[in-house]
Amino acid sequence: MKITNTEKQDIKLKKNIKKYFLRTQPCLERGFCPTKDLLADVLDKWSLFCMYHLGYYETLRFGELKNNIEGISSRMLSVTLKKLEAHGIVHRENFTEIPPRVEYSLTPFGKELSNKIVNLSNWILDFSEEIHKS
Amino acid sequence: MKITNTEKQDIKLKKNIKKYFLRTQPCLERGFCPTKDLLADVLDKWSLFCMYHLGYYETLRFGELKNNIEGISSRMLSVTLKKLEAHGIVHRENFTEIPPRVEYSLTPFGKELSNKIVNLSNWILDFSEEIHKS
DNA sequence: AGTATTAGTTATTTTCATGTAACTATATTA
DNA sequence: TAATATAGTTACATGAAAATAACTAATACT
Repeated sequence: MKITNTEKQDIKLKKNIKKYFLRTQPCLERGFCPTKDLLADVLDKWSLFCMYHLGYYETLRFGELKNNIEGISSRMLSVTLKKLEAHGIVHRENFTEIPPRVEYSLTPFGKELSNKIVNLSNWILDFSEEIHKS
Repeated sequence: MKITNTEKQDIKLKKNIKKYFLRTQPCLERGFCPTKDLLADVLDKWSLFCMYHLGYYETLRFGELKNNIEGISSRMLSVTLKKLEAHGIVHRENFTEIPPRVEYSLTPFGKELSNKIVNLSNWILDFSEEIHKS
């Protein structure tokens, strides 16, 4: 009776999900959903674009981000950056000059997160390209 | 002139983002946004719950999923499962019986994806718990 | 004939996220 | 004095997503 690699991976998956269930269940009972409020909240289109651009250019001003990210409005950029800052993903540095200068960059956590997510994205793209071929 | 670990990680991050930019830019020009249509589309609240429950229980019928996932409606479950099936994440098996029996499970890709995402989720939770302490 | 079971669908309403456009503050420069 | 530059904000309109609730199909059982 051998355990195959597939079975090993299934067991791993269950273990990881169980861990997640155990730690999020108390939150759910208090009306807070980490799946929605932490993960899904940060992985919307504009957040991802902001993270990728900051990851690539390291430091960008508000206007530079706005110019680089095609289609984003001042409002959505402002809303998104505030959210990312609140989640500890983006660092905001305000130079009190006139006209104003504000520089955005990723925090160490933001960098790690961005790297994980872009790797995930690339991996998904690999798969969807495979699918397209067949 | 030494290169620190942090700098190494920054370089890695840039490389990965560049790769992603290069391959998604042609899509963007054709009006298709992989960031939104592949990643963000699959990482909403109900999709994640479906993936986690299927990852944990392996095979579940429609009604079992509905009972297990608190708060989901027939409609949202139906919509979500169809989407996940279209993305190659979920496998649907229809036993043509009366009353109907339909069993859902994760595809191999769905399992790998679920594992990556739940690891990411756990990692984010670790960080946000750290934040809370300080 | 009527009820139960299962896996959905359909139509409608409500909510929320997003988009649009105009506006603000302040010093510098022409 | 008026224009310029920057980093936003505010109020409002719009659209997509999600919630709600009622309905369907097919057969076996009572």
